[in-house]
Amino acid sequence: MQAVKNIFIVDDHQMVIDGLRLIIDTIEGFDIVGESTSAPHALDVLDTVNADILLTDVSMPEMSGIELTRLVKKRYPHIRIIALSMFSESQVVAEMIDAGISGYILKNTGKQELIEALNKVASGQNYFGPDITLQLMKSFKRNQDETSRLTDREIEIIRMIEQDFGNKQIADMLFISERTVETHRKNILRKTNTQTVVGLLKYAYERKII
Amino acid sequence: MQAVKNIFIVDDHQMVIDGLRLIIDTIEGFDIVGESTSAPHALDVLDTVNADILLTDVSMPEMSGIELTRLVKKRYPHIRIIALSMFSESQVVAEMIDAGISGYILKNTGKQELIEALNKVASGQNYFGPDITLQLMKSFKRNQDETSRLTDREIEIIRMIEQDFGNKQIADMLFISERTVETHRKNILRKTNTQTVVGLLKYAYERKII
DNA sequence: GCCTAAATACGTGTAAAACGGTATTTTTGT
DNA sequence: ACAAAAATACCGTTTTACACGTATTTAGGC
Repeated sequence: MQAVKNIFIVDDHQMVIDGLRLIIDTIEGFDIVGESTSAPHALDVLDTVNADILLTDVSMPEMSGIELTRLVKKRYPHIRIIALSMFSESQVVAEMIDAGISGYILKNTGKQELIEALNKVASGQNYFGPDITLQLMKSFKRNQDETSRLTDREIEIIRMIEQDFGNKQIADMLFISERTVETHRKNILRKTNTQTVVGLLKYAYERKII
Repeated sequence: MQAVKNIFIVDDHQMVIDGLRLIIDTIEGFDIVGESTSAPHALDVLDTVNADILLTDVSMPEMSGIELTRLVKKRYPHIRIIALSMFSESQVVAEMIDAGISGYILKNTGKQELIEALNKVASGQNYFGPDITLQLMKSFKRNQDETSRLTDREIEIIRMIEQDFGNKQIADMLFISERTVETHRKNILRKTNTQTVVGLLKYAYERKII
C-alpha cells in the first residue's frame, strides 16, 4: 500500500475546488492528482490519472453526484468516493450510499473532520459525519414506517391469507373482486419487502399483525 | 320426551333379527316398530314408521351399513343409529362413525351391554363398547403414524420451504431435479393432509418439525 | 438375493399467484 | 372544497405450484 493517496476533486464551482486544494495541500499523506468542474469530463480524465479517492459534489448540472458515483464505481471500482454536499438531505444520502460511496461530508466541514474522513476512507473504511448518520437514521426510519404502514384492509387480507384462504375465497368473503385482492396482495408484498406468502407470514408474525 | 323408544332393526339374517327381538322384548322402555332384511327396503319403510333408533348390521349385500347410515342420516336425521357387527375392524368402525352412527356393538354382545347401549343412545349419548374404543384408538394411531411418517428428505424439504426457498432453489441446493422436489412436495402435502404451504407450515410448526 | 420403501425423474395439463402496469371511485384529512 | 390516500378493478403475460399419473434406480431390511 503506497504511502501517499491520490485524490481527484470534482465540483462545478472552481472556488470549492480551490478551497479544498488549499486545505488538502496541508495534509500529509495525500496528493491532488486532478480536478474537474464537469462530471462527464472527470469520468474521462480519471482514466489518465492514478486516483485512489474521488471527492465529488452531489448536486451538479450536467451529471449528478449519484450518477457519477455509479459510473465511477463501474469503470474504476478501486476508487473510493467521498461525497461533498452543502446539506444532508436523507433521501440524497441514501441514494449516494446506494450508488456506492464510502464517505459523505458537508461542505462546511472543518479541517479535522476532513482529515479524519480522508484517512478512514483511504484505509478502506467508511466515514459519515454525525449529521449524516442522523440523516440515515431518518431515512431508515421512514422506510420502516413505509413498510409497516399497512392499511386496515391489507391487514385483514393478511389475516385471511394466514387462514389459508385463496384469492377467490377472500374476494367472495369480502364481497370484492378477485382482482382487488390481487392488488392488495401486491401492495402488501411491496410494503413488507417480501415476495412470497412464507415471507409475508413471517413478517406478520414478527410484527404481531397476526 | 316419550317414554317408549321405537326401534327398527335391519340385518340380512332373519335369525339375527329374531334373536334381537327376543332380547329387546324383555327390555322396558323400547318397542320394535319394524324390521327388514334389506337395507334399501328399510330406507323406504322408515318413512312409514316412527323410529327413534335404528339397529343395523354393517356388512350387508345390497347396501352396506355405512351407506345405509349415510342415507338415513340424510333423510331422517333425528334417527340415532347403532351399528351391529360380527367383529370390530378399525377401518370399518371409523367409517361408520364418520357416516354418523351413535353406537357400535358386537353381535356377541351380552344383554346388559345391549341395554346400556340402547339406553345411552336413546338419551342422546353415544355408546361404544370397550373393544370398539380400542379399535378406534388403533385407527387413530395408524392415521397419525401415516401423516407423521415423513422421510428425512421430506422433512428437509419442508424446512427449506419454511426458509422461503422455491422449488428451483431447493433443487439446486440439494443437487436434484426440480421435478423431484415437486414430487416430494406432493407426497408431503398428501401425508400431512394439507393443500397449501400455509397449511403445511402450520402442520409442521404444530408437530415441531420446524 | 429378494422385496419393499424411498428417492429420483419425467410427461402433460391446469390452477393460482405474481408481475408490472393503468385507471376510476371512494374515503379521509385538512 | 380540495388534495391525497385508500380501495377498487382491470389488462395481459409470466412464473410457480399443483394435479395426476407413470417409471426407474437406489437403499435398506430380512
